Amino acid sequence: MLARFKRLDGFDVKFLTGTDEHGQKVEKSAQMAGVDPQVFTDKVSKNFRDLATIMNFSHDDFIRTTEMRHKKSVQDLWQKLFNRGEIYLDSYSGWYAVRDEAFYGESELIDGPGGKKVAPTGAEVEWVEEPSYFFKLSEWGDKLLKFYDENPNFIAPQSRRNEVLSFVKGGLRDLSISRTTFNWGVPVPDDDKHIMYVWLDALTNYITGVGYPKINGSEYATYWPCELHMVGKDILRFHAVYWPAFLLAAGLETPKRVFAHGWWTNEGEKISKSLGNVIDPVDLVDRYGLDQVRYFLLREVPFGNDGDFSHKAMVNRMNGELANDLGNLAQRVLSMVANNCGGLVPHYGKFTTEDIALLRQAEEIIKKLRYAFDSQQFHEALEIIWTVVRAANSYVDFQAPWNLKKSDPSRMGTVLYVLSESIRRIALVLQPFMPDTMSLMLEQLAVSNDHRSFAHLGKDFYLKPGTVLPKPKGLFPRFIAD
RNA sequence: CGCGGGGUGGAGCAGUCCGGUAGCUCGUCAGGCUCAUAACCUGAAGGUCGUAGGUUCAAAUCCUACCCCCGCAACCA
Repeated sequence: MLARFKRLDGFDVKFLTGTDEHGQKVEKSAQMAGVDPQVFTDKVSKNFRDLATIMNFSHDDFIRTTEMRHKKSVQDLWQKLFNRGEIYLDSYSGWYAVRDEAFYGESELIDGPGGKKVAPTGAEVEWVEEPSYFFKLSEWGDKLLKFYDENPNFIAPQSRRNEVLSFVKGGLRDLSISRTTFNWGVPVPDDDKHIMYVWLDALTNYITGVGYPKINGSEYATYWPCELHMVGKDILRFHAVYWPAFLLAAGLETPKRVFAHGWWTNEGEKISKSLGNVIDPVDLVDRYGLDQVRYFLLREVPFGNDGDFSHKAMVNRMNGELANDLGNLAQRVLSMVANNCGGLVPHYGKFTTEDIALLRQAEEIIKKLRYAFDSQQFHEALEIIWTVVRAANSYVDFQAPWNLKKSDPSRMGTVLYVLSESIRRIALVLQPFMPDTMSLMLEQLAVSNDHRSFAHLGKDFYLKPGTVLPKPKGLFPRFIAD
């Protein structure tokens, strides 16, 4: 959606998404499913690719961390870090609970039966040691703090930034970045007993996606450093701490910004497999419609916060805002045009103050929208657009074109022109959110495909009176309870 | 005393930095309109802004204490 907005606004955009497929968890899951990890991840990854298609994402590339291009990229990065002395071999030790397959810190352990230390889960722990390569993260704490200070917008939202800062200020230890206990991962160069820690592997995808290790003459030169990483709040630390540290250590540029988005609950409850309340986006789309779902997800919640999905909230948005406010606005205006203006874009006379006010409002929102998008305030962007939708509805009633039909037909034409043109502008800026439906809306205004960027908001591209319009159809049906 | 965010009409939020008539959406109620998807428009009711103190001519906004909710808390990704 953001990628679409930027493209429409004239930017050269590369939108990369993909699947992180290595790690012990994946190996285990594959084992449990009784299949080879590659077969397993092929399937999982395909689900995500299908989902991206179903949700109508506009990604330019989909990367899988099991691809050869990525393996080469990660190994190159490793080598670079190694050559620069950022990686050393030591041994990793800690309290390991076999039952939980997890390490615990000394402070996490609790007193078990007989005064024995056990894991918080109650599992027995044992002290284990294995060889491991380490990344000298401890040396990057101050440099990271300086980096955050010099790049105050690097982490968003603010509250997340505070969390990260306090985490880094608490001091960083060297990071274990290889494992020998399983082998589903990228082998460490020149030491294939080790595979790389998943996160070093996974994070590198961003530069693999732009052609790394080829730096000159590849997309890397064009698209790196990237403008934005959009990640879940649960993985912010990896993106805001480890990743810039790796990059700085390798002498590469860091991304410009990392935004951590929130999570959804379902009807007020945390979503989990054990509760069995996982929402399948495909079901949502089937039930409510694709653009309706896309709209809801970005409208319901201040972007970045956690949000609650509920059937009631979904239907309220869909009926109240899409069907009643926007859909009905287009429908009432376009049917009046169809019925009273011979199905042509109406001719207009002199504009009144009210006409100019509405037109100007519909044109000037683009400035506010740019700001909202650049700061990832997508809900705010929709709010801004809806103020125009509401103003347009209010204008319809105030102008009462159905009365003008008899009293002043030429004035009616002007009013309907002002409305049609306003709708055109609304539809243009809504394209990123609801590409399919807005395409239909623009078709109804006979706006051709190559006249739909934000450059076409300007006066050279206003609707031309006399243009033949297709017969209007409702675009946002109300959701009727079943 | 670990760090941080938050508690505003029935619901969800804005306003708090830079004190000065408490705003928006939904819901409720009343009226209007009849072009339109029983949609739209206008207006009204409804809040002692978590609690208790303090500063000030004036506090949702500043200060102090307390209560409650949530996130983070080092290698688990």
